[in-house]
Amino acid sequence: MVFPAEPHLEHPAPSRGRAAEQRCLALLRRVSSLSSLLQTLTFLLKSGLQSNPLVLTSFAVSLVLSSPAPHLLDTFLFNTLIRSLPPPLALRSFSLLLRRRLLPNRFTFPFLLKACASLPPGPTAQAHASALKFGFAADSFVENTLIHAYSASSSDLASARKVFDRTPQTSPVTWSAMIGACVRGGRSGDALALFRRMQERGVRPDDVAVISVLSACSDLGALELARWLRRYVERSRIPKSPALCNALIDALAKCGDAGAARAVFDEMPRRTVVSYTAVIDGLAMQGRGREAVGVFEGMVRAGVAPDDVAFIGVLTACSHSGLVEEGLRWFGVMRERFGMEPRMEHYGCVVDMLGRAGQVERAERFARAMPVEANAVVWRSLAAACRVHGRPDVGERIGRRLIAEEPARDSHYVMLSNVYAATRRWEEKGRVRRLMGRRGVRKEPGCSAVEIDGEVFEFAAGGGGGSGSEAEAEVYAMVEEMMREARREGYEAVEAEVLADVEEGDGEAGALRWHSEKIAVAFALLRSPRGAAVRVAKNLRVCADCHLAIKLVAKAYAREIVLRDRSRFHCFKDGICSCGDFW
DNA sequence: CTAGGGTTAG
Repeated sequence: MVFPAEPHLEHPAPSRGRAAEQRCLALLRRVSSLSSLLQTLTFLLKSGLQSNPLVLTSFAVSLVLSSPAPHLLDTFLFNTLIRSLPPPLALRSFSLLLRRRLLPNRFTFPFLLKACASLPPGPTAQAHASALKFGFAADSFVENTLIHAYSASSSDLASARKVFDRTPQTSPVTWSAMIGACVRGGRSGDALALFRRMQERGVRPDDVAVISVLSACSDLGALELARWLRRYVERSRIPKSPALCNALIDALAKCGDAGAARAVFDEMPRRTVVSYTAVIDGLAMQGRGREAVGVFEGMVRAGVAPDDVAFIGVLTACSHSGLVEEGLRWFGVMRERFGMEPRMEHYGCVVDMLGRAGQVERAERFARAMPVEANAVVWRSLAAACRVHGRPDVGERIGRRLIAEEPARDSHYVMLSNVYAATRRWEEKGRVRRLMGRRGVRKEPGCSAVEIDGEVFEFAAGGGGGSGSEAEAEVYAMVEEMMREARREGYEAVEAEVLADVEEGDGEAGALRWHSEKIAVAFALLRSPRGAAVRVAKNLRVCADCHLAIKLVAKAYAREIVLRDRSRFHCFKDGICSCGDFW
């Protein structure tokens, strides 16, 4: 039985890889017993194959499987292959195991499912069926991996949940698998609900469970819970692994408590590049670009080598704070001093940096001159700059091209529609919205979360007149009142924004009367103690109309209102915003 | 040889 050749094996391996290949061959030829076969294989898979793992492992496998001593091949060996090979080869190893009429054991499926998790949905369901057939589906290791695999391979939360519901639910592993599944599927609110239930059931969260809940906090801006988790970690003496600290830093910073994030950072015995990056990103979100740059410099001084992600952090920090020349300098440093080749994300940061600062032409020139072809994200960020800086001509050109290239992407239509709205070209704007409707493309709904007494409430845009509950009516009445107060402070609707939202072909009630952040703020004003700061997290970027309204609401109600949107924090106080209207 | 988690441009 010869392991089928991979198409890319046809190509000669790079010379360093080729030498390794020769060594690998020589080793395998000397193999004569099962134990030495295993030893050699493990060695090859784990260490010797770094230079070109896929080619060399495929090579090793084909050699092993065409071995003149087939009796050496047992389940243990196949498990090793399934565990160590890249996912597609792991799957093939599993089918070879079956073809050889070997029986999978209880290690086989956890390994197999882990491989399935990073592949499209099909294999996960097949592996599940197979685990059922061989009687391993109720094994807790298999269940936990199944939950993970379903959610990771296809965001199939329903299947993950089905498995979860049939488990005994007594292990924190099972719960964090399900909590993680929710977060991955964009259901962080459900993740927090699960966390509550977990505690009600008396299952003690361990370090990994805490990490998975923290990522839900990051998502929803659940500051109180993030703080509670930090205290919980101290109290229950959960080991403060670097990963746990990094998750704490990330969550506290993304929830707006830069001080606490910094404190966790300072307490760490050894800070990794990830810890620094989490702090830098947090400062960037606050518009504290200078400090973010300072932290980056401190990292380099401390001898911690920046990686590509850290550079994304420092570049976005510069971009969001209008530090154009500073940012360009770091972009140069990345290559010249650290010898790193910028990726699309880095080029994207530069385009965004120039565009935000109003240098639309320079940004476009840069985007065209990039050595890699700019992707849709880059063009969209440039189009956004065109909208803000009054270059509808360029914005329109980009928008139309993006729609032609990727007709199923909602954000392209929204972008072009907004460009038209900004220049009051309602006719064209209407055409874009109708085109979107005809093609069945739906705009990602806006959603805002607010935490009251540790409980997170989520709001969608609405109020266009549906018959809701009494509580809902109360909130909408509060929005009306809030807007009256804002008007008294000088608010006037930003027409381009309001009209940008009108949905065609959605019925008359389709016009979303209030964006979710206005509703969330009203709810928080109703439910939180007088004078307390209001914190809202939104999944999209705040629009100019809400931005203006909330500034004045903060003044009228003498409240500090902290709104985190997709790109940064806005701290509204006394009628001004910490972003200085640059965002 | 078994499971869940861990920073990433707009």
